[in-house]
Amino acid sequence: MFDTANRRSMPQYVPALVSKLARRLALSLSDQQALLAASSTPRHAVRGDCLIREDGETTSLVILCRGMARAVRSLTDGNQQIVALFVAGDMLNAGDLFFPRSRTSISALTSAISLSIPLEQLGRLITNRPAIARALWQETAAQAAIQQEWMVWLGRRTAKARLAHFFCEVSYRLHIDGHDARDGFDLPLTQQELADILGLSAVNVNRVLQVLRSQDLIELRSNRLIIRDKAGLYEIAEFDPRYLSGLEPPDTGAN
Amino acid sequence: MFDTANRRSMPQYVPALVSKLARRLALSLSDQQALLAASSTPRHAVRGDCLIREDGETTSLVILCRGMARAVRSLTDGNQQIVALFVAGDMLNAGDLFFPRSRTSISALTSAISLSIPLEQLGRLITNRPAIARALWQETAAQAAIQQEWMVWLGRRTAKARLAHFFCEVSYRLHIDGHDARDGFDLPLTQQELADILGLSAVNVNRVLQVLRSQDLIELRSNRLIIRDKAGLYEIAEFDPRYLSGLEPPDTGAN
DNA sequence: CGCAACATTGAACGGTATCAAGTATGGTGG
DNA sequence: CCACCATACTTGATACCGTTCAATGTTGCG
Repeated sequence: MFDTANRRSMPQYVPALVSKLARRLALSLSDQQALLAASSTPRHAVRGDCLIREDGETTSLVILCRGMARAVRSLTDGNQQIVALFVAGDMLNAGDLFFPRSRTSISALTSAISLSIPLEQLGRLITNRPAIARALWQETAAQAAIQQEWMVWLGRRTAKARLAHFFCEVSYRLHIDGHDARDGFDLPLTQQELADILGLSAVNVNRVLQVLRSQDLIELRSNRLIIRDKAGLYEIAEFDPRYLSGLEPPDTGAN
Repeated sequence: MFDTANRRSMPQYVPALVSKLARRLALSLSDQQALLAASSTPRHAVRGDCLIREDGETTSLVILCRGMARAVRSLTDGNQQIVALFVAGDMLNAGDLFFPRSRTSISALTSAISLSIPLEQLGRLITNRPAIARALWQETAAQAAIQQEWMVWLGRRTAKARLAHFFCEVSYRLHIDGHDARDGFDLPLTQQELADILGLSAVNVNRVLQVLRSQDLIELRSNRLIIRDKAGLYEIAEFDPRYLSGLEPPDTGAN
């Protein structure tokens, strides 16, 4: 689908994706090309667009090439819990492929570009290219590790520690992907959405944010976050980024 | 390692395991045998024994053949969060194989039997037998789905709903595995451990349990749970077992 | 039988939610 | 360019769910 020998011909979102597939998932050039070749036309979405519908049939693997997205579970009482945050390069539903229907609704947080790989073709790729199966498994495992960390903060941490930890995680994930987040980064989340990630109320998120600001730990306005005191924030969060090592280039692994 | 043609010669824990590998993960007889052949001598553990040490090096895949186990994350303030509960047939660290060190400590909740498959041999199996790689991936995905559900309750549900949902889940998982849980089942958890699963205090767990009992929804004494009013409990829990379909024999899947 | 772990109960406290109002902010159309 | 509107953010008051602390029962095991 793309002429990787001639980088000028590639759409702008491909480099980020290839970086992920190659560096993080250690796929060979041939495997990367096979994946891209099997994918359908890129989809452009704007904030709020639904990429995967809750209870919708699982028909393809979706890879986020640009932008951010979130997976939401809605409850009958109107509350929501955001169970995952995706950045460029993440696979939105690697683990969901074993389920006939999606258990979450996944929507774009920014304008976004995604690629879809129909299940039928993916099945062939998995059969013929073990490294691709392995990559999907690794992606599933990496996201499960993140979820475990979220469970810990949801179950046992104060509002302040949750907020701090979440900021550390996002910052670190972007750092892994090569974004230079030293001058801050875009965090396209409303306080209500932060609350839905952290299991808090929006009002309380607002108050705790003010505490973090008043202690010169962070700045956050108009969807841009700057971490002013990284060491301080790490300490409050008890942040240990080892749980994100599944996202980094492997130096050891399952085989 | 085992003569599957002659069932009399198999240790008692093998049938449950084979049922899982064959039914749930759809492994061929040959793949099952290869897995078992690669495994080390079964380990017998008693309640409290550590099966996988937090921050310990990842050296093998561990499969729980008998009993129950839990994965714990300990915090500096002494609090704990239990991030997973395992029943017979579950793989304890399928997703952790991508991490050089375990992020959780996994210990037995009952007397238990486990099999270990050294990474080196597992690597060979994965390479030569794609169905085994796929099975490990599926196991990772199934556990991730359960974790997502836990995240929802930890973030957005009341104590009563959490307890109810947890009971529904365990009951259902045992049901899938062929246990007849109609007369109740063993739930080898103290109230403190329930609290550490549900992100609550032990005192509150105690009080909410009494509410559930007083409404004739459950009975629970000396580590034995009986669900008296399944429909009522499901309703309180808003329990929808579809998220557990990854544990059931597949009628559709990734390929 | 006696000890240790577990379960239960009560009282007081506290973090977070909820409700309700008011204030910025950004985008849109006139 | 400004007025307007919708959305998001901020702030205060109050209520509640769940925690903490402390004491007392209870169970089961050696």
